[in-house]
Amino acid sequence: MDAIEIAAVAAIRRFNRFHTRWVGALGGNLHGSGFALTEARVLYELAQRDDWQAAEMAKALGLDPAYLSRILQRFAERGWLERSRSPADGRAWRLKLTEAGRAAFRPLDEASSGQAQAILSRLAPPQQGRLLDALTDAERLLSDEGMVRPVPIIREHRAGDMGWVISAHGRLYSEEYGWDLTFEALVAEIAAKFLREFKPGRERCFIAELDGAPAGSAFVVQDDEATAKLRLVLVEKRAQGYGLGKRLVQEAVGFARAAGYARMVLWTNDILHAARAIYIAEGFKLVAEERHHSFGQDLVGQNWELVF
Amino acid sequence: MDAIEIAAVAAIRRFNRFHTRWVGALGGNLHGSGFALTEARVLYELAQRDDWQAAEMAKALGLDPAYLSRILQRFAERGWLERSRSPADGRAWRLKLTEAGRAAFRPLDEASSGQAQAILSRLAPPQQGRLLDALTDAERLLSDEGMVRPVPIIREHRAGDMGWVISAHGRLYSEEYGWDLTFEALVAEIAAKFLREFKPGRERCFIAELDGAPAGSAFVVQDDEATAKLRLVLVEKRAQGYGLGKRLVQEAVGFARAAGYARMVLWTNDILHAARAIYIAEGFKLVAEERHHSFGQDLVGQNWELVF
DNA sequence: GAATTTAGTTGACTCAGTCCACTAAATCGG
DNA sequence: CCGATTTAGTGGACTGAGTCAACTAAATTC
Repeated sequence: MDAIEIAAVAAIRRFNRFHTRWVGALGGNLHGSGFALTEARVLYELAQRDDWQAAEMAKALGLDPAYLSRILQRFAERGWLERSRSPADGRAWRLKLTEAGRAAFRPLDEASSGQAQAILSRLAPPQQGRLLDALTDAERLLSDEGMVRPVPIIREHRAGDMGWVISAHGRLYSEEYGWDLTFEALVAEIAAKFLREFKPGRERCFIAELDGAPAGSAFVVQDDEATAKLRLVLVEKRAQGYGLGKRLVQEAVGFARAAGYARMVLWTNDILHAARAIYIAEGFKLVAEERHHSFGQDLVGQNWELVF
Repeated sequence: MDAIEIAAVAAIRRFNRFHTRWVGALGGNLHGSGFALTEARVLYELAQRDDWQAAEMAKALGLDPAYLSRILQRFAERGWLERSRSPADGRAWRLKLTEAGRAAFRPLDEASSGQAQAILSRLAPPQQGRLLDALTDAERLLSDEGMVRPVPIIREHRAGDMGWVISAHGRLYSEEYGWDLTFEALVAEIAAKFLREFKPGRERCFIAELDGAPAGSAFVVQDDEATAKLRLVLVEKRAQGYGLGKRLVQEAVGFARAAGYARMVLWTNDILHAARAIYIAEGFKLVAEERHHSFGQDLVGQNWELVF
């Protein structure tokens, strides 16, 4: 088990303890409404849908069917619940709250809302937003949906993207290879030039997005009439393992070919092994290498070419 | 109640329902260990510290003292617990798990860890990291600590910051004022030039950080020997209300003054009302205005000056 | 069309959790 | 320093949440 996993296990357990205590503090006699927690949950679910069926609900809430049956009976006796035989299944009931049932639910609902609002009222709006995000994320990741890998999308650039490209390059190359800030400056110049002299049919920026945030980039720019240049190919660490590098390069090559270029070139450095493999797979050939000192490092630059 | 608050209230309630069901699914007979949830919680707490006192623990876990007393008795009968009179208080016991108690706790502890690991094992490492963050955030925000406003810090730039500055400008001005991408290009050029021609004692970039992420910027650059220029002053929406704009400008002015400049100038647009107030407060005077068409908009540029 | 499964119910039970009253030590207030 | 009040812990008595097994009746399977 690595460090993050240990930390995450601890976080899950700590959070469970925290939340158990927290819910417990809200009280068995929920919000002073005279409802037990389970009764309240059942009533809540009944209020959400008009065609519940007992077995289904028992499964959804993880309740004993016998126990649920008695709760529903109690509700029915109080006139809160209308039980009609299900037309599709003669054994099952269709459960529907009556108007009286809704009236009984309302104070509970409001107390619960009030409870949540009380917590929120202590928070400034941006923190409220973060709480919203945190809870949504936590729920998604703890439940089975967390398993679903987010689907990355590739799109063209829009406002804020160039800055992100620059920042991502600056961070990644500084952390991984110790390149200094002149590299970020170079990327900023390339990006600025791209925006300034953008040739719609001949140039394109591909931004990969994962979980709604930029996670990768690739640029096609015009080198000369017959030559396209591939630049600024990058995939953030958090987005690795999705084959995004390959997809971005394929998109870029595909665009360049469709735009009528006779060949595509790119400049990179020999230390970028993962990228190298992608270029080879797409048919690029190494045409030249030269040593240079840039960004505070001794590097070996490489020129690659792909003839269509 | 505004939109975010409504969404957050819903998220809290939904999460509570989710987590209740989720914990319920782990079972009253916790992890098949023969422990009830509360017993397990008590045992867990006992395992964490060697000097618990019953009343204190009852308060911490929100338990009825009588109930807790009986649980502790049961543990003591099984030889899990050593109860000695507290030296400081003749009424109280000092509670300490025996070796047998620890042995009884171990399988429970492992089951709980295993439970958490089972959840994590379905997630890819980056998602595990996000879960960790989400749970930590959620706990902090739901508990009282959430009330503590994060303290913004102001620091100099480092790798990735210029890109962030560009991105933040691009996003903000596009969203708020509809400026096109040529503005982001301009910012990128300014930022690139700053990095390229950085004059340490004479120029500085101030980055405001909130909650560990960049949230604002201000730059001092050399215009000529006697003139400093204030550029790229921005505070993200999420960081508004902390007085960061004012602090950034003050830092910048203070630096320029200390660096020996005779005056400071800045260029801005008349639509930026909030910024205007800050400049006035710091002593800047409007010296010129001119209409111009830039970034796809008709604008009125303003030159401000502060003579030291 | 018999065998099996599923929806819902009932009876019997257990034990988690609550409430009250009490003892004994500690603390407070004058 | 002493009576009044508070606090730590406990036992008795109770409630009711939740469980388990057995059953009926409808639906599904083979």
